[in-house]
Amino acid sequence: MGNLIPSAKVNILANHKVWLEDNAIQQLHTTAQLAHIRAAVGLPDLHAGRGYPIGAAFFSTEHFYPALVGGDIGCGMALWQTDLLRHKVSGRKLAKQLGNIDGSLSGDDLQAAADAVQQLLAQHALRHDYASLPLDAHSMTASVGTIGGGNHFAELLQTDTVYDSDTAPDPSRVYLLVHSGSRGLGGAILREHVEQYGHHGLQAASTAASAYLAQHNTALAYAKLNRDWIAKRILAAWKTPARCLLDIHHNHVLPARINGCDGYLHRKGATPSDQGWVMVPGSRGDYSYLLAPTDSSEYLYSLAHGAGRKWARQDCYGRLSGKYTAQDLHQTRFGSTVVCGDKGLLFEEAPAAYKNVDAVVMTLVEAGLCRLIARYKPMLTYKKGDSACC
DNA sequence: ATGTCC
Repeated sequence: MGNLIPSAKVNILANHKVWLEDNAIQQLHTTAQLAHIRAAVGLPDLHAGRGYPIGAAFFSTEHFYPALVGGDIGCGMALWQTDLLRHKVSGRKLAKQLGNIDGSLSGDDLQAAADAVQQLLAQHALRHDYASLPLDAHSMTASVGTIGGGNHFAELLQTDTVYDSDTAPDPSRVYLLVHSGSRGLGGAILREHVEQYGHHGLQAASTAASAYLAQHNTALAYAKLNRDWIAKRILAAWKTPARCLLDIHHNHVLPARINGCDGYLHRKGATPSDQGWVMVPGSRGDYSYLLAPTDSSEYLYSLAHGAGRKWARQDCYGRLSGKYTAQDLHQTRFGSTVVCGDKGLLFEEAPAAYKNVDAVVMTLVEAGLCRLIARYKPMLTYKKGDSACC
């Protein structure tokens, strides 16, 4: 026989309750066969992506793959506890109070964002003067505080069930969950990388690897800055103080030591289990779970990052337009309000397009990877302003 | 996913 490539260990966390698409499993195995990949994990929200699966983590040695992180470097979830009391607010009223937040920040906020971007660029240049960013400061500033498209959202939540009353956050308050990323920056970094190196990845001990990691780390910081400003502008509109409970990236590649072996841990739609509590959101018509990770060492220190798609975006309108009007989709089974001025997105992100989050989360719990802290249900989900053109 | 490909 020919050369034996040391095969990566592939571990899929699933059971009869969660449906995994064959194509996604195929993508996981194919990706696991790339050179230098030592371990691959599929979480219960695993679904097919553009060549590489989402809801997956990969560990490699001596080499890493920017393409596995994808274009939205630094995408993640931030959870804020507001001072608003749940029995005193309505999602509909707060939606009206919020108005349209699709555009750039303005006034003092825009200036503050510009200063923050300059500081980010200065730190980047100071440490990595050989790796300029493929997006200018003006564009980066313009996107700060904007949610973006796809599966990104901002959501107002109320507590539905408390599982751990000693540690769960105050159930009388309402919570703000922000899911967004590095907007145009991450995509530009990946595009430039792929133009130069294709999908072969990078030798870790190379200048190109250092340059990519410098850009990647800046994108992580920029994505967090973006989530911070999305929350700030919403909280300002609602006139409430708030504190950030967590802010965790689920798309990144980090140096890691796994089973005594130094290498790189790629997460693509996989939530770190070694950074404190995490929030796993369902669709906008389903619950979100606050979880305390326990031991995920068998699964590359990762948890599901959401419910996971069940239907491809392009199939949603065809499957749902006979059953629902756009108007129907502006509210959910919980009676929560959906702000989405983009009709295509309204259908693509319909609750029916996603798997059952209870099954996904229970699979994590039953495997011993985490315990439940509390469950939340949406009052308002903001995707795109109502005046958005479509 | 996307200062989105025409």
